[in-house]
Amino acid sequence: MTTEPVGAERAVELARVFKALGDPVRLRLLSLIASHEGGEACVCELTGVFDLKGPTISHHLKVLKEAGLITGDRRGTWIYYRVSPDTLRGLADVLALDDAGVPA
Amino acid sequence: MTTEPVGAERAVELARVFKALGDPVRLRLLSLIASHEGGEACVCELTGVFDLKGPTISHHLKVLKEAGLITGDRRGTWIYYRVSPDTLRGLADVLALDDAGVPA
DNA sequence: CCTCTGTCTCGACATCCATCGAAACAAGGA
DNA sequence: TCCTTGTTTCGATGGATGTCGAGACAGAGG
Repeated sequence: MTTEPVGAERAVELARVFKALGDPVRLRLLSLIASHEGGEACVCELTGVFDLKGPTISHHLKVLKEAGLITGDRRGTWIYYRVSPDTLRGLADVLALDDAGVPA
Repeated sequence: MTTEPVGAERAVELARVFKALGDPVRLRLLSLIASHEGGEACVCELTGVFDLKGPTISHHLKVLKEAGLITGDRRGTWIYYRVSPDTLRGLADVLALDDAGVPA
């Protein structure tokens, strides 16, 4: 087994997503969105949870969006965010592989 | 459903581990260790894979170790690292919960 | 048109982080 | 003991990141 399970380029992509999860606020944002009724939440419902100003929340949501972890669409005045299950599942798969050692 | 699935303190712990995974080099180190014969690898076998000096590899291994993702023990001249499956599985569980939305 | 509210962008600041060279520490062998 | 090799720690430096205030943009409703 000389081949590396996680290659250099793939590691860069994965690291970008894991880095997006590497902040307590973003982790809680993702959790709040995922658990919110209907699987989506607007920014106004997320901002009040933290002792952080609007621009900071907006920044974290942008990071999550650019990592492919959430998507947002505007409906009228409000912007609703929901999680992207595929990206999350991809990460879980990688962790499972690392856990199992050498893959099939 | 007003309770937050991932609370504030737990988010801090989880973020620390995800942050450790948020670097391409550390991701590949973890992968290399996990896939190496016997489930363990010594630093000398890891250093040559990257265009990085010894201190940098040592630093990344320290970050992984402090995150609880790997353990290292010295046997004679060499130090062997192996992955901690429990920590990895814990992360996979969290991702699965976020994916599923509201947990059971 | 104006205003109000929700959200984002921009620019700044302090802090953190990845990387390295130099030096220290650990273990084995001459 | 000294030397050599493997690994870590220390200190420094350039670049990334979290946070915020001020302002801009978008949409709804007078």
